[in-house]
Amino acid sequence: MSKQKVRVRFAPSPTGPLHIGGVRTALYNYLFTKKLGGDMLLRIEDTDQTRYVPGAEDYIIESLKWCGIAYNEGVGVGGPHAPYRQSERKSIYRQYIQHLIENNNAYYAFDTPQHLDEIRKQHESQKKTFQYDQTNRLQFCNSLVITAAETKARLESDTPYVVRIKIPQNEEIFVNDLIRGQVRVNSSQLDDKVIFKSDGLPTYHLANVVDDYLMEISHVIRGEEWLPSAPLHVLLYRYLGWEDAMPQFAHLPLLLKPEGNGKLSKRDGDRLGFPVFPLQWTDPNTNEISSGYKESGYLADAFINMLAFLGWNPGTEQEIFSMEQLIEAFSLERVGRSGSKFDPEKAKWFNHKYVQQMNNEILAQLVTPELALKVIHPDNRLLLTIVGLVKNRMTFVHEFWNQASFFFYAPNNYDSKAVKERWNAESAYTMKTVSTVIQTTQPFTAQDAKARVMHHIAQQQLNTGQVMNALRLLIVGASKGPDLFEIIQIIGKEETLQRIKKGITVLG
RNA sequence: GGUCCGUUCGUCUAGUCGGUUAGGACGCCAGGUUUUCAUCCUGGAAAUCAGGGGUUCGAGUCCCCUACGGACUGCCA
Repeated sequence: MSKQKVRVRFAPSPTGPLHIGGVRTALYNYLFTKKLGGDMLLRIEDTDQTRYVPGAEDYIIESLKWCGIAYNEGVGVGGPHAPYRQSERKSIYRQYIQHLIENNNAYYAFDTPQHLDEIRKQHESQKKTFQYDQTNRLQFCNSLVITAAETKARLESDTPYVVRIKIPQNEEIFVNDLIRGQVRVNSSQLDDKVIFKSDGLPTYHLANVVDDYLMEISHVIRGEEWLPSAPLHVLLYRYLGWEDAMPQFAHLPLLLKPEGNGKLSKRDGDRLGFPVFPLQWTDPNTNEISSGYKESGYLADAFINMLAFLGWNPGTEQEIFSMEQLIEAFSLERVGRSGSKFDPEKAKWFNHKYVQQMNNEILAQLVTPELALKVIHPDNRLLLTIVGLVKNRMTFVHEFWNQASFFFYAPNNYDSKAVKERWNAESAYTMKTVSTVIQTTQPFTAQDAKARVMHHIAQQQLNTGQVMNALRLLIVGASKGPDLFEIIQIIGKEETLQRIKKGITVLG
């Protein structure tokens, strides 16, 4: 191992929002490099102008920011290897293409897309797959076939062309993958991939290799979908004379759909019943909205924690990890090799855990905007108390109102199931007597009220459960909520008496 | 079809050098705690380690084959 500084990159293509698989790739890159004290850069791979989606780049940046994945170089922050947008690096790639051609490792090809399409269709109809490769490259229109003069003439007359890599015959190519070990492929299986398009931009393969080299990337950590083209990349490093500086590869297992099979994709949107994007996304063409984890109520830390465990584990039984702890514990050796199906239930559990461990001050702050919308501006100490009382019933912050509305408003209706189970013929009378007891409670605290009511129950030989359940029904409107006397203390004596009175009237 | 990658409870996974009652978590079920709901606690069901062959005294762990799944197979990334 060289002493080269660890440098990784996250290199998405701005063709839409980043889905959770992409976020996980970014996360693993981040954890890996931070653990080793390295850098991480964000490079935007926008060499396909036809698939460019406005807003996607900003979305990617915003998502990483929300997740706390702080890259220290690249689009948005700049750095010594700028520009970091491949479309802005157009002029850089030319010389490398030239180098490949001059060394007979690449060639000009003038075949029209239409022609190739036709051939592809023909093969398809015969249930074969067409591949432009060493077996047939001499049957096409390229600089290996036509004369140098003819090639020159075509280039000078602006005839559209692409550049293809000239894959060697029968060579064993080895890819050393940090997760999968050594992968061996015979070059005869590979096709002469287009590395430079007729629009003047390189394709992913070339741009990726050139930029990774120029940006001094030490480790390429990317999705498994790139494994099949990794041998091609190895070849490019070799032909460009960069084999010694070739980064180490790690191909991450894919994130699969929870139902059935197949890899999770952007297209899945909300179809699966859970968000596949970190942030909400509005399609600029259709205006279709896809939900995001953030907007669905997930805490960034919980989201990250959950994502980290999809394909990686620390080898201990600890499951709750802060970003700092993840960095400390992370290693590529502990990343699994098989794809994982995403489990929305487990995601909820993580969020629940994070809500539970969140301190009341922060939770109170998070809940304040929603209350403000309802024109409720509780005293801070009071809100802190309420938050503390209902916290363990919440998986999401937005569930607060559902769990705590009765602290602010008397119930408008009574849960029918609760009425059926908790209210009977004697309830009205019993509640009247309880009301009297509460009326005379002084001072009015949870403890005093409880003592008085319990004393009353004992004295009258009433059933504690029945009394308490009926009383809760009148105060809360349902069979839920924290300690009833805590609620009573918070809403106060007058409000308590009114709710009892109203409840008796309504329920009879 | 071809190439490559993968396969331990329903799901996420532990299992790194072959000897475990195959462990944990989510979810599920039951019991306990509580005046309710939730939390929490305890317990339970749940993997013949994809299947079949080897190697070995002994294999989830090593080897081979098969099956199944996935990715890739574009002038997309």
